[in-house]
Formats: sequence, structure tokens, C-alpha cells
Amino acid sequence: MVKDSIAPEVVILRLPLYIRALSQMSEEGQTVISSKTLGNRLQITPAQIRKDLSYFGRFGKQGRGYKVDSLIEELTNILGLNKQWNSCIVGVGRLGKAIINYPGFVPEGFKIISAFDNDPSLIGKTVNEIQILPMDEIKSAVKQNDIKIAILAVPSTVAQNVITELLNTNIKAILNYAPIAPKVPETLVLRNIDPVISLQSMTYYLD
Amino acid sequence: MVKDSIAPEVVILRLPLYIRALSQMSEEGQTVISSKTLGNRLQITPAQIRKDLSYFGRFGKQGRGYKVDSLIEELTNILGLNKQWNSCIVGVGRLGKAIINYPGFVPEGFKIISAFDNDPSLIGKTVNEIQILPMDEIKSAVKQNDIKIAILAVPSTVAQNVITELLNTNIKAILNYAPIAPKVPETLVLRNIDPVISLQSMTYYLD
DNA sequence: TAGTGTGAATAGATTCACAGCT
DNA sequence: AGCTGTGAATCTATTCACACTA
Repeated sequence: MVKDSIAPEVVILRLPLYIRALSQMSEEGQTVISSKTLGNRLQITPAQIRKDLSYFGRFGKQGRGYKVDSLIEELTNILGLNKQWNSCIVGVGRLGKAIINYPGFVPEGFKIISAFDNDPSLIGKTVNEIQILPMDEIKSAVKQNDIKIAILAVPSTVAQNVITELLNTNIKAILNYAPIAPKVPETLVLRNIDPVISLQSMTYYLD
Repeated sequence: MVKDSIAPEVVILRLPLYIRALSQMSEEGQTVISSKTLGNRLQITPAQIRKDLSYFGRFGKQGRGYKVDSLIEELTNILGLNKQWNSCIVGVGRLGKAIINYPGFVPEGFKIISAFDNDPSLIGKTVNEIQILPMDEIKSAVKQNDIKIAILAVPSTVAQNVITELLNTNIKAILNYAPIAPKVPETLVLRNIDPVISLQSMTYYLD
């Protein structure tokens, strides 16, 4: 998971939550916020929030709190969300299509440049204005368009193979929807979206 | 998150991964497996696997390993996946429909009994053989059909309200797809599926 | 011999508690 | 007076290392 990072990964995982809550508060007209109020909103202790932020600098004013808008900006910069991140979808079956078409799925700062699939009946078509290209063009397309992120929505049977293929490209991060535990090198950033695992782990707590 | 459980929640979250990997191995004809081999498959240390399992009993044979099929059965029982869990979908917009229609999304042991929405144009229709009912019938339907799990796919603007509504029913667990941090009592089991947060936390690690 | 099960050791994350600023 | 920033203390999770056994 890269980066001899000052901040632990759990902390990084919370920063987007902070941004989201702060953005809502900003829209609601809040200009200043305390760690207590923010924590209350997110069910996170104030101490945790302050500690998290302290990995990156000193953004608050003692006795007052944090300026909402400037904290949003700081966090956005820390995460690199001020840039545009070119992305691609790999696999344009039912799931891939749903992702591409889901409005507001891809947040600001991310752009899906192209989609890849091996099904000849899909190639050349476009989904939601995104061109579907054959898999064997992925390496060059990724390079040419400076794509760093792949959203993987292929069947689990081929997922590991596709991932291995992606390792040959300039892809640096994979958001994986296939229900597998992929083997990737330390240098690649991976997140799994796996609702089935979530479901199956909930039942333990039900009587 | 309930259950003065012997086992920490992180452990519970890994058990479904073990089941999945073991099932694949079983299909591949493996009958016996060591913690080392399993760990290798899942990128988890053997010590961790043994420790995790030790919370629930002694399932292995020293010098040999674990019998694949009986370990699957043990873990299935521990998680309560031997029963059928009646579930419902709340919100039958684009996302809800995608979930209902996605083949193999809902794993064995789970059954989606009904769907709820407030849109009058949807009510009475069926999606993939599942009836769409109005929201105000949810309490009685949940009771009547012994539904314990809700899959929440409503717009984030109404998500917290809907969750508050769910708290009045017999729903015990929520798989939440809305991009919010819901407030729920300790007694309710909650998992969030939030690909946007995942995306936004990946960029930190990209140059 | 190969691999489990588990206390003890280590590493990591969260919370406490308070000095210090506005 | 109110709230930040942060070392120190605590709590939690992971890994080690080895006695034990099939």
C-alpha cells in the first residue's frame, strides 16, 4: 500500500468522510466547526478527529475550531482531490454498465476516460458517451490518456488474470468489484467493494 | 455493534473471506488445507488465521491442517449462514433495481422477500419477481415475513429519515448504499458500501 | 515432520488529559 | 471560556515462538 506515509491508512480512510460532512455543513451555512460537532455528526470522537488532522498540520484555532471551507480545501489537497484523476472501467457487463450510468457515482475530480471489454459485440459502442475499447488496447490507452485508476467490474473467474494484465500498464490504483482477494504488489493501491462479504459478516450479530 | 462477542469484529469480517477461499479450494478438489496455504491465497498470515479460528474452537489436526469441507461447515454455522435470512430492498431507483437484478449478488442463505419505494409509479410492479410495496407497509411486511435485513438504496437526501423509520421495525441489520454516515443505535448492525469514499482515499497514495 | 493452538511479545490505533492559545 | 494540538496512557490487533500431537 505504498507511501512511507506519516499517516496510517485508517486515517486516510477517514479523511473523505470529513470532507463529505464538512461540505454538507458548508452548504448548510456553517462557517466554523469544532471537532466535537464534526465528530458528533460522524460518530467519531473529537480526539480522533484532532489526532487525525494533526498528522498533516495545524488547521484549527484554539478556543474557536476550524474554518469549514479552508479545512475542506486542506483535506482536498492532502488527498490529491484537487487534481483530475483519469480513470477507466474494465468490464462492461451488467455491473460495469450500471457503474458508468449511475449518476453521481463518479465524484468530482474523477473522470472516466474509457471502458474496456473483450466482448466483440460491445467494442466500438459507447455507454454514456464513453467509448468501449478492446482489452488489448488498454496498455496504450492508459499511457496515452494518463489513466491512473481502473475500476474493475469483470466476472470473478477472470478477475485475477485481468489484474495481472493491469500490472503491465501505468495503472496505479484499482477499485475492485470482483468478489476475490486479488494478489497485487505492494506498490499498487487496491480497494475492494464486496457487498456479499458485508452481508455475510452481519449475520453473526443477529440472534 | 452488539454481541459481547468473544471474537473482535475484525475477525468476524475475515470469516466470510475464509469461507469463500475454502469453497473454491473444495471445488478444486482440495480436501485438506494448512493455515499457510490458505493464508497465501488470501494474503493473510498463517498465524492470523489460526488465531482467528481459535476464538471459536479447535478445528485443525496438528501436523496435517484443516479438513476443507468441515471447516467450511463450522464457519458457516458460526456466522449463522446455515439459516435463510429474509431481506428486503428499500429504494427501487436505478441502484435498487441494479442490485435486485444483479445475478449472484445475493448469496446463498439470503432471500430478498420484497422491495419498498414511495414512487407511486413503481408500487405494485415487480422487479425480478420481487413485489414493490409502498414504504408505509414496511413495518407490517417486515414483521409478517420475518425480515431481518434491509438493503438500503435510497437517495442520500432521504437516507437518514428512512433509517430512522427502519428503527421502528424488526429490521436488525442494514446494508447501506447511501453515501452518508448514518446514526444508528448500538444494537443495529450496519455496513456501508461506499465506493466514492474508497476512490477518494486511494488518490492519497498516487504520487 | 509438518502444522496446530496459544500464551507472551510487539505493533498499531484510540482515547485521555492537559498545557497553551484566542 | 472554549477548543486545539499532542505526548502519554490505554486499549486492540497482529505476530512470534514454541509446546504439543497426528
